[in-house]
Amino acid sequence: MRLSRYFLPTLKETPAEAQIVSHRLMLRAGLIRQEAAGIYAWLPIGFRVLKKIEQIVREEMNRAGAIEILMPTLQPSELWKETGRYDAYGPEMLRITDRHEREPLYGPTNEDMVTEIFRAYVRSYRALPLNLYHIQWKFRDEIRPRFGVMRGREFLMKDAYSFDLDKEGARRSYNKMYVAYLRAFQRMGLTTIPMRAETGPIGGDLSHEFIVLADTGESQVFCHKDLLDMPVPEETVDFDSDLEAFVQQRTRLYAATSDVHDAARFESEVPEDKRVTARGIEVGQIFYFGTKYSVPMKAVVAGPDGKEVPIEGGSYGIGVSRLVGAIIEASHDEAGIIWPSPVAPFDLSLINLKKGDAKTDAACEGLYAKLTAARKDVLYDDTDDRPGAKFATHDLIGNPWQVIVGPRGLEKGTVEAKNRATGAREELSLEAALNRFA
RNA sequence: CGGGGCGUAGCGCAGUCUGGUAGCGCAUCUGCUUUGGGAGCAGAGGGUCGCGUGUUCAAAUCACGCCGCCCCGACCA
Repeated sequence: MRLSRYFLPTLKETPAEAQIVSHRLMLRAGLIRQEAAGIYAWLPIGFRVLKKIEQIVREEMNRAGAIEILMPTLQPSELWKETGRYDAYGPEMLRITDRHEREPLYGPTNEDMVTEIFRAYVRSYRALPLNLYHIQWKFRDEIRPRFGVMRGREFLMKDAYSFDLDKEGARRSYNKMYVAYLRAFQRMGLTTIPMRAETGPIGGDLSHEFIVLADTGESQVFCHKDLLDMPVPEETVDFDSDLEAFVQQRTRLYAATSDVHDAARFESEVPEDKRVTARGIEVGQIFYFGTKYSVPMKAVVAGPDGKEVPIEGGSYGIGVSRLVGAIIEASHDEAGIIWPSPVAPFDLSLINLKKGDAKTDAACEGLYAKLTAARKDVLYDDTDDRPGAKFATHDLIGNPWQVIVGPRGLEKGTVEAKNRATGAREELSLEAALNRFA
């Protein structure tokens, strides 16, 4: 992408409304524009990051055996009346009246609808286990949206729903999601710690929140230090194997958010030098909720003995749009965002320091053509800006690498590669640069 | 929803108390110079001062109503 033809509205000054660093950087780097309280338009590079996160989530869900569908944003209120949640959910749920005086709602979550889909088609235990997920915009009319996309009213969420014949099966489904979540977050460059959590309005009796540690986190968290460096299963992990031992190994260690924190237990279970007290951002939550929806909605299957039983369910959410903010909270510096490569808007910034200089232009065009041909996402800064302005812009938007091309280096036949995260610079020949990045 | 604050050019703000030609910096556009860490000079464009009603010869400024946004709290992916 040539920057001169792109749409990258960056701001030199910080908008007054942004209080936390990720919100400030998202506005300054031109990722989002607020359209109303808690409602944002995604601008080109913000949209790219959002899609990359979404794709990682999708790949890891698929790997774990979940199946993608897409349910609508608007839902008929009848479904919610069946489960009693139409009244239970309260004013957080956006209720709408259509031209026929019907009262659909903008979905804050999809348990009711997915259960309706399930019961319409599945009659036998032989179809189980089943895990259906989708990645769709949700709306929750928060009393006070804040922190940009971290706490918006409209947000993109991956939500998965598992269906099993019995508790043991539900537990296996839960464990798959537990592992898939660790993998997905790790691929985004995040260390997350699953923490025992309250089950909230969705209900159930087994739940973990996945927390990213960040100084600016919204909640106080407590955990065992060893959880910070525990390995995450490799890509080759067999999701059909018994994951219980792995999950046990992690859940045995104390980890809790302030809602459910038990100071006495924390102190008795965790040696003093292993106690971590920190701030964290919740980026995902998994629940086992049993028959909470299957009983009222009559989602039943015939078991091996021919008797109908309500399915055992769980639901599993990941805040996809929130993750954009969470990743920035966890990875930035004074100059701007530092994207982990897998979610960066571009693989690298190619910076032409002297647009109009024949040799510099030629070197840049050559690199751009070859890198693009090698299917790299390159943001080629071919604007007329001065070098200082370009450095500031590319540090701000945070692509992992900057390949800096100017007359000074080209005299010696070199270009410079700057690592955004470490600031380390290397002089490379044009050929070496190609080998490195193509 | 309770408490507090703010709406003036794309962004950041002054002007409001004490009514009288709507300003500054950044950004944008043009020209010249400049060119390895957010350049300089000269010029230009851009505003129903959030909306409405009222008071007044006259309202960004005063009064009332409404809307929007931000912060603290309770609530939440």
